[in-house]
Amino acid sequence: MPDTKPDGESTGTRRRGKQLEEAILQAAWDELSAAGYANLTIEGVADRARTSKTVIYRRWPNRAELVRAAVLFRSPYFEGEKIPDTGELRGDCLSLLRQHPFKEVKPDIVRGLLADLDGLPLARFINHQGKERGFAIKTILKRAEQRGEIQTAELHPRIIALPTDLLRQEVILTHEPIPDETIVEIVDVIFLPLVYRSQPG
Amino acid sequence: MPDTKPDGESTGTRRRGKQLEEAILQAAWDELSAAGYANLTIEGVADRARTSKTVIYRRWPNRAELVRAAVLFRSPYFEGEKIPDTGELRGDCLSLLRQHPFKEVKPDIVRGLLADLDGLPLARFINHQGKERGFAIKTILKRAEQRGEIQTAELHPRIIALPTDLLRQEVILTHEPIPDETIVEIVDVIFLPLVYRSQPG
DNA sequence: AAAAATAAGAAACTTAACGTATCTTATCCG
DNA sequence: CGGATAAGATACGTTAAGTTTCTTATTTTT
Repeated sequence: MPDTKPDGESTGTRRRGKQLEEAILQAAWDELSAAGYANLTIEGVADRARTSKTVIYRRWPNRAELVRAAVLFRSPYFEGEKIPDTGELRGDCLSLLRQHPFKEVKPDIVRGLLADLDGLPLARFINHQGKERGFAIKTILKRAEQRGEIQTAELHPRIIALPTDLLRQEVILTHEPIPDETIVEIVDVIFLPLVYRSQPG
Repeated sequence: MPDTKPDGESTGTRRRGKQLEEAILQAAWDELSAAGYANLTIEGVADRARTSKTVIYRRWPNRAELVRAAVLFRSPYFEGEKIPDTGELRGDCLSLLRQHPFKEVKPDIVRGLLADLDGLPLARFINHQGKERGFAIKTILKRAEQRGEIQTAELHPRIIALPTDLLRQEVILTHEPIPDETIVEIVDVIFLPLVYRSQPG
């Protein structure tokens, strides 16, 4: 008789399907933290997940795709994020940028994926991130509109995307943690002036 | 008697020093065009330059550094660029961004270097590029000031850097050639509004 | 409950490139 | 001309990618 619990958690020694898959993704994520993107190997992940290379290659064609899957599986900023509500637009902007996602998904991972992913998967990956952040910024703007801080929250998509874009760029181009000053500049020198300038009247 | 011409071009079979070095860099550049960053190998470059691996490793510690050297050696946008002068600020901006450097230095090279270069060389590399472009933009702005189009060309460095940053980002994140529409948007939606907004009075 | 289908896991193998070490020999310089 | 320097060839040792093959556990079907 196969030793199976009602919820699908098998006690047997061989995991399968979703259960095995998640174990691998978790292992890949752990390996990323431990070794970094450059030193992550498929065999390393296999060992950590106590399975074998073959099993991984049956699911993902290469390292980049495995890492991408692992990031989407684990990364907190794809879980939806708390949108700040400090009572004023500037505070909300600063707060949002300060909880940027690259504390979890380290720069070397981003750079690695950028180099190794093919065009289409990369575009989807970036797009996903952009949309979530875009939503947060729109929400912030709408609240500012309701408070009367600004007249309209209807801005050009490129302006909406700007804070995220600039922050991402900073992460990609430097190997240093982002100084808070940079975040303040993005908000005060670039973003808010554009928001105010875009107001009617 | 060694067979040497007055200009240092030796007819002998063994090149040395600068002459050999440049042959290697040229070979690396050609290999980049032919094979792309991902498929460039040290041996491939050595073959192309009709020398051997050892010689290359004596000069550069790894692929990334070799490529970096090759790009600096060959890339036109480090040779100083013609700064456009169309008679109006907007035209100059568009023209400048349209002759962006990534037609020669292909995106895959940028992404590769981003992933493989260490922090310091990377920072220098990026910085170099940013400064050249920054200079061009400042020149354009000064001319606009002289024409009376704007009152002051003194802008926050982050605004000066913005067009370059946004264009670079576009190149890095997508695998497609940049549509002209994007360039127009960067100028009309982001940069010029900030320039005008920054005027006194 | 047995048989058939499916997928996990182990191991061996091919290939490719890295980076190094060794040695010979051409070229340069005093 | 004779010693110093660096080029070039060759051969290693290593690492990881990705594939292939085979065995065996587990699930599904009848």
